Amino acid sequence: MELDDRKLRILKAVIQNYLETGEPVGSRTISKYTDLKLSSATIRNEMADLEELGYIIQPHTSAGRIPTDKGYRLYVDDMMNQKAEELSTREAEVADREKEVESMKDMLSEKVDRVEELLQNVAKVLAKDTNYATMITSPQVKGNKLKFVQLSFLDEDKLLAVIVMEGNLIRNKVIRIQDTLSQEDLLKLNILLNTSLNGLTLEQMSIAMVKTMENQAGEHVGLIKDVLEAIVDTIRNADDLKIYTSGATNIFKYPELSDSNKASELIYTLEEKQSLTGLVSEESDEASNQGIQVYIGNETPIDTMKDCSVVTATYELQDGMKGTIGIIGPKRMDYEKVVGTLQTIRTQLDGMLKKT
Amino acid sequence: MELDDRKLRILKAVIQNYLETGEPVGSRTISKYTDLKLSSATIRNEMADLEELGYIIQPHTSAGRIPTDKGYRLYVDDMMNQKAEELSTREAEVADREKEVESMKDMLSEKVDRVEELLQNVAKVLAKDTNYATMITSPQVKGNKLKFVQLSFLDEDKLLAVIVMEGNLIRNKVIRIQDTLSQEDLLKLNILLNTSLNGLTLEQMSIAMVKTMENQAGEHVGLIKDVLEAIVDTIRNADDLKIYTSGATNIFKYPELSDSNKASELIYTLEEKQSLTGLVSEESDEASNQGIQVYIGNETPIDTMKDCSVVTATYELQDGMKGTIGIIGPKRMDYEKVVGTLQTIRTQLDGMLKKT
DNA sequence: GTTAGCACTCATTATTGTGGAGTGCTAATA
DNA sequence: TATTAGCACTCCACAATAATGAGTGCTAAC
Repeated sequence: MELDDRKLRILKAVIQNYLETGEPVGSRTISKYTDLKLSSATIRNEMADLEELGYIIQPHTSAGRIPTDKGYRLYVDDMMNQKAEELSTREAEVADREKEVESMKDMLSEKVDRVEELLQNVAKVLAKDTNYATMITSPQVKGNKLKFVQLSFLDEDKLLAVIVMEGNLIRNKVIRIQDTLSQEDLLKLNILLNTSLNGLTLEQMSIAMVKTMENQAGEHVGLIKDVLEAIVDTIRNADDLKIYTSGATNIFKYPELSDSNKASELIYTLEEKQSLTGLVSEESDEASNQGIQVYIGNETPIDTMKDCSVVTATYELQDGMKGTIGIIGPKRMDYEKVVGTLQTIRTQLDGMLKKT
Repeated sequence: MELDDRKLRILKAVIQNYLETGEPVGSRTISKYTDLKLSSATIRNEMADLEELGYIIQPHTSAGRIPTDKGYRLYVDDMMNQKAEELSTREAEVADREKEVESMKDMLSEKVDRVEELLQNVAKVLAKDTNYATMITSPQVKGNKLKFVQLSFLDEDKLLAVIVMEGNLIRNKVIRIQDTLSQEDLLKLNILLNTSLNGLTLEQMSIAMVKTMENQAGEHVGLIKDVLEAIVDTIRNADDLKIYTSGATNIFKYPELSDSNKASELIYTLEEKQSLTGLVSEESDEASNQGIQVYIGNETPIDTMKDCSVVTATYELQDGMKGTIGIIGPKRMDYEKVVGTLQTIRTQLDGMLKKT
């Protein structure tokens, strides 16, 4: 059996209706809903075929049909193709998007000193806008290069190391010391560190570290070792993935997700964040879908989200750092809106971050 | 009518039983549960009295009794008094606590570089340990005094200001500049800032700021203004309250809280965090209850927690910074355990933070 | 003052019944 | 041959009803 054009139209109608209502949709509804003038009986026949083909299913004998994962997949793929063709040329929608982003910027510009807050806010705004749960990761770099280090006295027994990496990633680290150190010693140490370490990646540093220590042996060897260790440690942790989530409670808006067990599991994964790393897409098939991935039901990499759909987007900043935005909702989520929103956000984010 | 000793014992028995089971408790249960040898009929009479006195209530005519807020209050107050007397002298319990804290330290020592992570972890461990939702605030200072400022070049058009306050609170701020600045200029600026600002609170600073600017007028006035503004701004934000929560999904373990609406509201407040500021206790009645507050039902300052009980503890670090830990659970929470745990945590926290 | 006994109440659970939405099938129609 | 009208059938959802049982209040006896 073939999936001819009429079947496709009926299938889309079923899915669209189900996205709106969340209720199984019957033949009579379709017969009136669509512009193809067909009686409910005909629709019924077609729907029986669609069921045989695996696109829809009926939850029980005398109910309407709901889409299967396969059905959603077809629908989403089709939509993504259209999106690609259109390239958002439809005026009304573009205007809408613009406005949306504008209002988003307004909300974001409130008080965003730190990247952290901005990302948290993006998650929040996105959640409010879409009525789904959202997540966003901090931008990641590949090889963190050291730009400079700055040591200063904090107390008699403590040093403050300010570590700046390429891309102006800044970290502070308090180092406890035993040796008493003069102001001059500190100055020397600063110079030594910066001349020998700047521009190095973490890997190169471990090697450079040993050499430096050999050359400089004698005074304050223990101290230097401590300081180097602290720096290396800090850099290693600097690019650890931070994940921000928001709108977890939005899932209660969808009855199919809000029974106690499912909700609890879902919210737990969102709160715990750990397993969300599974969503950061390794390779983004940039070409076909502009860094946007749609996972439907079982396709998602996270077990607790088998009853959800997840849409992720990869954003990329001008300096090459990449991050992931994710939207988690019911399988009957408004894919069109979500994909559209993510498309614009992912391109706007760079500008937002630059502005801070 | 009086609340004689027998009534009190029965009341306690009712509450204890209800804490365990969460079910209304009947006269027969009490008759067997307690060591006072009384028939169910007698208990019934007493319970009728207790109801009249407002300590217990029956959800419907032929059900057992459950404690009212007033009942809980009596129970908790009584317990707190006992605690105060005992001063945790019971060996078994103390040993338990020790072990608990020990295992907590183990979990915490894993990888805690930053205070932020430590606090987040405390919340997490506490939630896991108690099976309730938890929150913890960052330690707060009253008047933030500046220790020193350190400016360095980040890019041609950006300065990095490292701002260190008393108590070694460290903040970074990137400042965008228009003027081109020589290395010497920067050095001068650093000296100027540190000689005129060190040891000042935020309030004093605004005044000092103006004077400094007047004295130094001429070169780079705009720049100085920008830098000062950035510093003031940073300090102002430095002591903004950060709140960490964990274990929100624990509430699903208690049927009386896990219906969709209540759960959603509760988790939302925990996720949003904003309104949790209502829990940071202004004045802690240190004397009577060692900085521990118990809010039962309507007593809690937060609307969405009317069906919960909240126990808060104030912790204080050696350098005088204070913070709040809170535990949010059902009204039938295990007050004894919670209070005990908080008592030990709040004293241990200082040590944990020092260790980092 | 305490207790045994009994009638009564009312939430909970199971049982049954009914209405309606929606289907599949068949026969008639274009 | 494709479409449609008609009808019997299925099964969920919901309401009404009945059965169960835990627990009470009250009274009378101890």
